[in-house]
Amino acid sequence: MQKLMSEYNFKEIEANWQKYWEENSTFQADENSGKQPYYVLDMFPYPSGAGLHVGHPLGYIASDVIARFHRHKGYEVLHPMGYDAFGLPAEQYAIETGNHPGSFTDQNIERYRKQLKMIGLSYDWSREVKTSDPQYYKWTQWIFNQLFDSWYDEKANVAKPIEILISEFHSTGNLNLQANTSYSESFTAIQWEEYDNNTQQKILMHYRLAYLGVSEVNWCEELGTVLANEEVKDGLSERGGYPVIKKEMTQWFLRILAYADRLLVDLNKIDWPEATKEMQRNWIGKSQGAELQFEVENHNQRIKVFTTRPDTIFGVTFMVLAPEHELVLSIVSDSQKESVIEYTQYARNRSQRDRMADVKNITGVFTGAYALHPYTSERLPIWISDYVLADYGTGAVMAVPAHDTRDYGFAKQFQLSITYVVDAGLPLDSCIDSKAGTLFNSDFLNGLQVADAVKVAINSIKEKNIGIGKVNYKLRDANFSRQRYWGEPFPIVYQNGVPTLVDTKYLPVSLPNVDSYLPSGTGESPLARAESWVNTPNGVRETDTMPGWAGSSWYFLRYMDPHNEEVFCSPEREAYWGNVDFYIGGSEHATVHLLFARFWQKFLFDRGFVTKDEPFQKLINQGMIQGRSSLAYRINKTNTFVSANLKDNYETTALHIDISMVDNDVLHLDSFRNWRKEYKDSEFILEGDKFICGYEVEKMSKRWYNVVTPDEVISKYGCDAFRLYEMFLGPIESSKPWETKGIDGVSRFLKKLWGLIYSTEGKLVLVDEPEKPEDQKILHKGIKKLTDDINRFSLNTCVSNYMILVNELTANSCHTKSIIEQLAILLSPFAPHVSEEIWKICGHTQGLSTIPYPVFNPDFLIESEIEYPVSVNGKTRFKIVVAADAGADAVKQMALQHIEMGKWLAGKEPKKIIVVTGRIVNVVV
RNA sequence: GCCCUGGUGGUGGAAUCGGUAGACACGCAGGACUUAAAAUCCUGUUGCCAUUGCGGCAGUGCGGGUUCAAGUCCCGCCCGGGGUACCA
Repeated sequence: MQKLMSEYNFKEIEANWQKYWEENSTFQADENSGKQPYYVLDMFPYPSGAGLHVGHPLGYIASDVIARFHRHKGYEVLHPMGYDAFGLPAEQYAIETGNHPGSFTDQNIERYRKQLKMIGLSYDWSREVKTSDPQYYKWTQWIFNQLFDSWYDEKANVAKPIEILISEFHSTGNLNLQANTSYSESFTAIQWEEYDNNTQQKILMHYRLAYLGVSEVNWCEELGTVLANEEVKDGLSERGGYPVIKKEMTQWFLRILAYADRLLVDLNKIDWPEATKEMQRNWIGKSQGAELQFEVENHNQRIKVFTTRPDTIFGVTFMVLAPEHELVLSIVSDSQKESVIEYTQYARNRSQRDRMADVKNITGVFTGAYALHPYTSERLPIWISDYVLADYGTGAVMAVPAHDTRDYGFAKQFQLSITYVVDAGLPLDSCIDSKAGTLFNSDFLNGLQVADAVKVAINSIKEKNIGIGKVNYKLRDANFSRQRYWGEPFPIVYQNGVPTLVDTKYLPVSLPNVDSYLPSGTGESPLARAESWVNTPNGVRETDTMPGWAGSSWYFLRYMDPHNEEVFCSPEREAYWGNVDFYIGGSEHATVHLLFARFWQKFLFDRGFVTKDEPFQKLINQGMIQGRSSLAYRINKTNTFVSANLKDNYETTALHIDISMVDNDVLHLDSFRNWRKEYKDSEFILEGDKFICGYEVEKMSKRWYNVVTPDEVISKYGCDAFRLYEMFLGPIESSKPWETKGIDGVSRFLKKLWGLIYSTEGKLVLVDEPEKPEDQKILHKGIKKLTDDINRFSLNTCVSNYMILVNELTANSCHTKSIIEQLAILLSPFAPHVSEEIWKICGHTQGLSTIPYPVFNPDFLIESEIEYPVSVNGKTRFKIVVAADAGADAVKQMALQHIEMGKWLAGKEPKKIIVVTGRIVNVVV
């Protein structure tokens, strides 16, 4: 056996150890070990048909390093993997082929699992979850039930069971209530008792955290479905890039707005990248200001507006309503009616995309009506324009053209008057939106600074009873309905039109089989086709399904207790693991997934199901690894290709060619000729004797022939080399192109490492002898660096430091067993297979995955001499070598001698001598 | 536009608290071994000047500043990447 292993045979070593780990359940997490828990999580993948390319495992390897490191540090580590299995690609596949999306998904999962196992990741595979598994989505539905049966008490700032609300209604109505609700009317206990069941249910719906609401939604005709704001990019669907328009539909919503403030404030207590936090802050979009009312002249109506600048109230010169605003038709004058209606139609028919592409084109129409200024009673013309959004604030604004750029543009376009009220020291001939300045022209606000004026204005507004201080959010309640097949069915049955929960004990509500996966086109889900499923003795089932992010908003909790049939996660298990200590994934999930997961966690926390109110304590966003495509330049209208640096002499077209035919940008001509028929007789214009290809960095995709799979890299170099190289490439957070050629470096490193154990002749050179002090010094210098590197998550420098360590030990001809043993433990998080093998060669029969990590001992580093650089006038001139215990004065003396010899002093006294704790001497002459 | 990031050799990158800039690796050049190639090993590799010898000067996107000392801190710009967008 050992003779066979005398050569570094990674194929055998890696296969053996992967088998060993599997057979011994090495990485199964154990809640009863008595150790400190540590939870390391990857964002679970959506298993696409294309499988993994070399970019995907970057984060998985990094988290595996962290997981393995913590096992060595004595933690009980939970490191699971699973699949986000519901999703649009599988649905599209089902529509196109008629096959069930589930079996397609399972095939893909099979492939993913195989590829992941090849990388030697230390997952606890016994905890694998799949969101499309009925035993999993049973609990997704259960959480929906809890949301449906909860309301948000804003007084206590906590979600509570709906029964508490109902008993509140029975005792005092909604008069004393401070709840997050869309219900604006008040009722007493007596009135509540008098309402019939239907009415009561309708009112309750306005309080539930999962509620049915009518709303304008993003409707995508091509996909036949509604999309969340998060799924729309620039007016096009994120998937597919189809146009999206506004459409009114009854939909399920989650009342995430109730949590807006906590989601914002609690960002301060988690260790996330600043960029990600900032994205969430912007997404939540809190703004503080005031809501105030303007009377409409000759109408018994008031227009409510929201403003963040109540201080500029005396600068208001007109009003603008959104075209969809409810008052538009009731206040419009007869003469303006026609053009107003025309404009509303125009605004309605414009897709979001048109509207955005057209920001500079200012449009709007006068309604013929006037509002009255609450302080001066001045007449303010009321306009409508689509720059005012119906669903933000109140859908109406008080226009202050002097101090708001959009109002200014509008005023200029339609020649409305402009009144300046803030003096920021700038000429009064353009828009001044600075929030620093002194108020003038503003009655009781005159002379105040903006910040103070805001407060005084709000107080005055309150006193006059025309408004209140108010906070607004950009965040909207989350649309939770999709008209798709491949998602979680709602646990909802409509009894006489009243939505009712399917009792928890009847969950899961499983997906039925259907004859076609196509949406009906009228907005009804494909589930409506399963008539026998839809119609139950208790009523009619909801046919929408939940969105893709439902299952991924809580999967990290299921890993703690994945096989529990009684509860989504037992309280004991949850209490043990707490929340995720270390979470790694792509930044594309900064808003949708991470925000909704935080929301669900907080909700479950409020209701006492979990003990932490944030799901992910530390977050790292790994960068993307892009492809590096190769290009060949063909001279137009010929079959002749020209080498990259000569291409400017010709008119050429760049063609993507398969990167497997290119080595170091040099094209292998025969492979290219054999690649495709049409290139069989191609001619080449060479540079010297080579044909050089151009390149482009872009997404890895079959389309560009630039995909590199882990499979091919691992079979050629081994997975330890692959893992080391992925970590070596650069900081985890940054994106960079994949270049296979660089992997030779880590491959050589592993061979050198092997050379510490076996000579080139295959002889075991390990010796069991006392450690030499020089080797101890090298080792402990390494331990210090490596531990620091992992602790600050600088995995690329960590790999570099392994290389230095092994280089130094090799140069020192160190073959001491105890040193090599410690080296194996140090390396084990990065290159676990070869480390295990070395550990075994050192005579251990048990694996090393939980062997304590070596501890740095500074005693080994004491040096007898220290080299100091010495600067004169800030320039390093020379180095002096002194005894380690020489002291600062001796260093100074010696430095001065050298300076004298070098004539830098020229007989003068030095002006200043700086000795920094035995490090550097700088002498100013 | 606004917010967040980043800018260091031919390339990926290192420099952790303001203290020898370019660690480590790729690539390249030269050499050794070889009939030859591959593999391996050795040497050199920021630029310019000097290389018989020490070396010298410049240098971290640009322009200023603070400091004995700046890639790192401060002020003003330029450029790239990501997010967001009529949010009142």
